Amino acid sequence: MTDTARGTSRRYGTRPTMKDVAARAGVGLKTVSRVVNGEPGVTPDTERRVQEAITALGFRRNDSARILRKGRTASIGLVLEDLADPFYGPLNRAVEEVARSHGALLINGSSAEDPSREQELVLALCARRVDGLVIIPAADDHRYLEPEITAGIATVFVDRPAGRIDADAVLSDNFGGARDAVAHLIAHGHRRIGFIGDQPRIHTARERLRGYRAAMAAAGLPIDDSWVSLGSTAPDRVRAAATTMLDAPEPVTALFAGNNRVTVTAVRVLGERPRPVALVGFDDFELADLVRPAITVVAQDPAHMGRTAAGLLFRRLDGIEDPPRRTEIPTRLIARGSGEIPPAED
Amino acid sequence: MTDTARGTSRRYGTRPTMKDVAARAGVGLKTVSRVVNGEPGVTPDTERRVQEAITALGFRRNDSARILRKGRTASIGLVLEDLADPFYGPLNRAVEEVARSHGALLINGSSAEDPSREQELVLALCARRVDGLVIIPAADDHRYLEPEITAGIATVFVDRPAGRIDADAVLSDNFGGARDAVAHLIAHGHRRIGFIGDQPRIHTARERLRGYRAAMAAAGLPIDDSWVSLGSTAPDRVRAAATTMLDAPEPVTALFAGNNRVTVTAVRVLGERPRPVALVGFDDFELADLVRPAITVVAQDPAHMGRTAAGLLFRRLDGIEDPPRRTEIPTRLIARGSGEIPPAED
DNA sequence: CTGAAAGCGCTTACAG
DNA sequence: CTGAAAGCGCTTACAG
Repeated sequence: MTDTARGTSRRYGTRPTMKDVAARAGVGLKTVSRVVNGEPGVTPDTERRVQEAITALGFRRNDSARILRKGRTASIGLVLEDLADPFYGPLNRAVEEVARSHGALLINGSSAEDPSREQELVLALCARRVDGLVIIPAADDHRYLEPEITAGIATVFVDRPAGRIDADAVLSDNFGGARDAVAHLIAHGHRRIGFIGDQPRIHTARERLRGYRAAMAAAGLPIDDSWVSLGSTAPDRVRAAATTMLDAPEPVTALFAGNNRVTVTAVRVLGERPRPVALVGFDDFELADLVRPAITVVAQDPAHMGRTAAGLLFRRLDGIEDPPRRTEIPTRLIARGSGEIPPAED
Repeated sequence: MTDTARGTSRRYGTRPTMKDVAARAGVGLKTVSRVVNGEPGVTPDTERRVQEAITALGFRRNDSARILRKGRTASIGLVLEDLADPFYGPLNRAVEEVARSHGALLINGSSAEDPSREQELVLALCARRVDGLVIIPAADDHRYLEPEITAGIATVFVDRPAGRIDADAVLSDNFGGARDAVAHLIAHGHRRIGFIGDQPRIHTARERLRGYRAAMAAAGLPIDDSWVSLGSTAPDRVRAAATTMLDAPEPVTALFAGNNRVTVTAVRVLGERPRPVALVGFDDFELADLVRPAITVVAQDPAHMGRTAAGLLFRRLDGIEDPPRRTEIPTRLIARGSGEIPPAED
């Protein structure tokens, strides 16, 4: 295995092919293919000669060629919003584990919450002929995918449903979770509760708002328009929204934060204020129990969502043909302290 | 665009090819190729006919075939330890951004810190003929990659160097950062400082231990063997190690945590103890400033590491041929409170 | 047990 | 401006 030995058999930048292996071993192309793929019907002696040629030449099968011929690429695409968002980490890993267990590679990309970037990325994955797609959608119109789905690319949406097409979706119980969170605050004596959520064009934001409204209505509580603020989750925007609600003549005594990024900023804002304010966040996060007070949350189960979505995708690839289904993953309220703070005296 | 209209032109599961488009448009294959790839030399009228056929048939170029012919796949592989580890999120995103800016897709996989799984994954990516690889290595022997690198697959290691081969690497200043952390504790009066780190076979763990020793030596302080504990970062192991050091007859008065997972467990353990213990952690994390006391850390810059590594990879792909280099990214000590706690009175 | 021929869907190199 | 032929590196279908 000296450099010279390698140098004689291969130029930099070119790779040996099965044809080269066949020539060196003195056999036909098909015999090499059999050995490389572990197919039966090769005598031990022939196999050994082929293996020797493979090692000597440093041959590695070119899967691009194999894929072209076989039709299936043994790869799936995962499109999410942001590879760096901790919420998607466990989901990403779960999808990868399922892919791996099916012998498939995972092509990953993020949409940055931009519908046109989502479409560009998804269509690039389709051009690569991934076998299937797991999509956390940014767009609200997925009709551009119809020809691809018709052509056989399996597609499962996660976290948010597809827009304007009928497709499999794996969602959290956003409505029920939000309702539970707000009911929890009401049970602890709050009547003026603020909701700071994500942009209203995002399905989860709308569902969580619906849950907030349902809980308030169930308790016979009115909602002042100034208690609801949907928009960007950028810290400045969230900070401004929280401050407005807390500095009003009749301030809210509790906040319901619509997702993990809102919660983190809310924790910072509340930490700077003299009077304690109750807080329940949607989404759990790693150090929620270490902050004082510890943060009460409605936890989703992103790993469960990822496993479910990828599992469904591979069942579709195995040919299951029943109509698209919507699966809902339950959420769980975890009381840790911040959600049990009583309303401040007026 | 009714179902019937689509149904007549395409069966489920088969896709139109350039040949189909050519036939329908009444032109040659090469003309379709020109239109699809935006090459010049097609009259507007011909182009229109081809575009119509493309739309009518729902044609999308099969990049598998293109890749086979062109040689380059316009994709790179990223192998990391765990897709769900928040430390790798920003690195992952940075690599994706660079890939995207070069028109390449990102194939992602995790090694689970298992050398044989790393090798299996890397070689699968090589079989796919990714143009290049960014690897956070789990293995300590990468000679298995030599034939692939010789054959032209560019490879850059991040966070940890390659083992037994000469390859590009982008690393944090682990030694200097650890030295700074421990010197900081010494400057605040500590003489008995514990170090809880990752498994000693991991390069970063060894380098950080070296920094710890250097800082102690520079201050003329002895190190008791019982103050150093390298091993798994599982919470149970870290908890046991910390408890042993803190319950010793001459307990440590400060802890230096060797990475983000160790730090998080250390925070939990210290929060349960009566007397305050100083803590500095290697790696920053999102809520480090919200815990009380806020956590002093040596921050790495994983986004910078990812950008640097991917940038170098694409320069290699552009043909830069200088010898492999090792780039070191500086760390930064961020004092927030936990590292400035004085030693407890004996 | 073994291998020659055809073909996957494109691009390349070339000719008109 | 346009297109027929060859070929990328495999697998498939078939024959011996």
